[in-house]
Amino acid sequence: MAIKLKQNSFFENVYLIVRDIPFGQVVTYGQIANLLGSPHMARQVGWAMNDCPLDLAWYRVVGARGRILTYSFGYEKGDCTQRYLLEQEGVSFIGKMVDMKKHQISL
DNA sequence: GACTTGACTAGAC
DNA sequence: AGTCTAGCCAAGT
Repeated sequence: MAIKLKQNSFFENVYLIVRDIPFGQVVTYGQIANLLGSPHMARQVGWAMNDCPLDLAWYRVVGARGRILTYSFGYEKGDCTQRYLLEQEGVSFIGKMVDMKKHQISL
């Protein structure tokens, strides 16, 4: 995915990337961080998602192994909502985790 | 400018 | 397969 990184804060760049996630695909925080230039900023990515706009496909962003992390954040509907939305897009799950083999975006 | 806060991650147990 | 730990870095106070 070709993304134009602006001079904005990391948050803005994160949002740009998340917006570019295609239908039925998922991406890890680490991948986003990598696209931003450093593989160690996964945390900041997650933090950015904390303030994610509603138009963002935040549910397409999952943990390193496709694990749902929203529950840690105390999301009330949390993992249930995210999993439901992903399943609506045809994303298959293995236990509590997304089937990364099929749905993770290759860089 | 130092200190705290995370929707993270990889590795160890 | 689940839990714990240390390392990492931008933003907010």
